[in-house]
Amino acid sequence: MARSPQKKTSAPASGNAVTADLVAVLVAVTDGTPRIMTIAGGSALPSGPFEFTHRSLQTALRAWVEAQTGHPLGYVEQLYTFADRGRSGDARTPHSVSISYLGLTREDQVGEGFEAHWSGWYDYFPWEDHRAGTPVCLAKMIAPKLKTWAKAAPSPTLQRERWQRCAITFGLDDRDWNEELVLQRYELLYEALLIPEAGRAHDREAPIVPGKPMSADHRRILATGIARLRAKIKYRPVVFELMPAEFTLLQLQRSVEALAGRLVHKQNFRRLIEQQELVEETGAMAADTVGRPAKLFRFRHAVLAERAVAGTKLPLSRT
Amino acid sequence: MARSPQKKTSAPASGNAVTADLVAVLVAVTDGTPRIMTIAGGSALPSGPFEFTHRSLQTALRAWVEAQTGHPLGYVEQLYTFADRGRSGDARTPHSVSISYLGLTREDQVGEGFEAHWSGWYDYFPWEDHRAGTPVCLAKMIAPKLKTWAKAAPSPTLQRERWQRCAITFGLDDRDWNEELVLQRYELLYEALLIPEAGRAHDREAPIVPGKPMSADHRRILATGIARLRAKIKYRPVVFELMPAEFTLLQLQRSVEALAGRLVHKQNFRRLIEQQELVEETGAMAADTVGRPAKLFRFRHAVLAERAVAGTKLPLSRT
DNA sequence: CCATTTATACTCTCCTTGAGCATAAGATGG
DNA sequence: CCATCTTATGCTCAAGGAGAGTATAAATGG
Repeated sequence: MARSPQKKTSAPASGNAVTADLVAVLVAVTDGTPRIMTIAGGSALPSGPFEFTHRSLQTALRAWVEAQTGHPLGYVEQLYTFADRGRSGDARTPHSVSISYLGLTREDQVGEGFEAHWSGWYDYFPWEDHRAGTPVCLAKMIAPKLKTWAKAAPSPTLQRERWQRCAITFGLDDRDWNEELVLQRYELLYEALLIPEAGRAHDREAPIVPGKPMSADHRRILATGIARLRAKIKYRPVVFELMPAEFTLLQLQRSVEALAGRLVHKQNFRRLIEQQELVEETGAMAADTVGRPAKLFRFRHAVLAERAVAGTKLPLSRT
Repeated sequence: MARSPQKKTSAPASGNAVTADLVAVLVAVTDGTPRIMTIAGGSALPSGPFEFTHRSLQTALRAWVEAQTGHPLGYVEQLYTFADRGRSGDARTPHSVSISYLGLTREDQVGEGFEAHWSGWYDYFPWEDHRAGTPVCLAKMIAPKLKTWAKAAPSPTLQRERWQRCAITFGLDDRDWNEELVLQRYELLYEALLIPEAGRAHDREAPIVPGKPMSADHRRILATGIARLRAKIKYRPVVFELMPAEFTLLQLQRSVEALAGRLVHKQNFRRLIEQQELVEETGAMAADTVGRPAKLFRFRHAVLAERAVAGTKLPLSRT
């Protein structure tokens, strides 16, 4: 429009019309397992057409989810907008724009009588759970297949570059595992044709990596959501949206570990939580537990008003 | 769709059709001033209809920007998707979805003969530039007006809450300034009816805060872009997309300061850059400068392949 | 009572970060 | 040539945070 700014305000060309869909990654954590709401037997994320009767996308999603699940949605955040050339694959069918959202709830909050299914998110990404150490499928299946793929590059330079990417994103060759790279890992496997969604007709028999597939690009959207959430829990108190009103510090820790897919140091975790004053004691103790009873805590909702989060990495000057 | 998953794959309802627009926040830094590409005399961001001839939104935006500006775009990132009930204000006109992007370039890279205008982004957000200390307009105009607005709340509790929000987002009452809260500040001013875009008919004479307005929600989109960029420069080496091929460390520092809107500690900045091995010496020295000549550096593009960035705030356990 | 399990309090070291001092190497004006 | 100004660059130091481990407390089931 730099050439012809006047076009900007012209009526939208009707040939440009598309349909808008909402796709939701609704997350809950139950029994130390992060789960997502799914439909179609776990092969798709809940999605539906966007109704323009709402003021904003955010409110539209909220209303829609609440109608579907019978319960209010806690935290909501937009993830990404994808454009598809028509799901049918035909390049001439109506195009669609999928606007994806991340939402946090609790499983028990979803009303009865709804067809909500909750699937563990590690069913779709088995290689993402490092709580019990590096998953076997990573070392035994994924790494070798990635190596094969890297070696298949046309030149030695490209082979090295491919393997470097693999090693970095999957923490191979003694590199650290980075739990935030969920999307990069998915896309690498996609590129290497190791997952069914990437399947081309001529490659049906290509080596396939474990993990349940999803229709369309839903698993990519899920990967985006997991990555976003794993990043977010580090600087915003969003875990509490997934917790019951009262909880022990260990329960809180288990939820964080479930999301992050790795273990945290218990004492340091408690120190972190306490010095940030995120919780307050309820006065009660946890019942029916093994071992010494733990104090119950609740989230200090006031922190949301008190603080603006953030965190600097720039060497700022005071003067 | 939890109730009726089969609907998911049904043909999109034609009554649901919308138009899709791209809106771009194109940033360059020249002479220590962050600038954005604008049209319509600086009152709007470049925008245009999305052409579905591209594989993805990302490539569509790239192609479109390059056609408009005559030069390839460096870094591109999706910002946010807004739904409008028709720009005309009539609730029955065709709805549109605006997908906004952040793009980084250099001003000199934009070809001649194009109608690109570059406007300093602090023209739109004067209160965001804290490089020379707290801007006068913040203390003299904005803070008092926000105080008035806070006091206008119906109850004492609400008054306190309002003022707390103001104080946190604008760093008032001796709080620290948080340069990342660009969007929150804009939205607060919007809510307080202190900026023209929020203007309601009955309130035309309301106190207005300095800063150039934009049409539609473009200033909000710009605020989103600035906020995203200010956050991003702290953990990804994106500043270099805005730098010439060779630069001195002070030039690099000035660019960061321009974006962040605040000064950094020179020695510590250099320490940070060097220990991260982001740059390498070219061997040459800067010419025609005042003071001791500085070494010229170039960005080590290899870091993009070597590292996966990120940064943990969780007390991870090694076992 | 003992082993087991979890809770909770401290300690200790290393690294990072914020801040400042000191010196080097150019230009400029007298 | 010298004093002075300006920027570049090297180095030190103290405070706080992060990673890791030790020690003790309080429950349970034999």
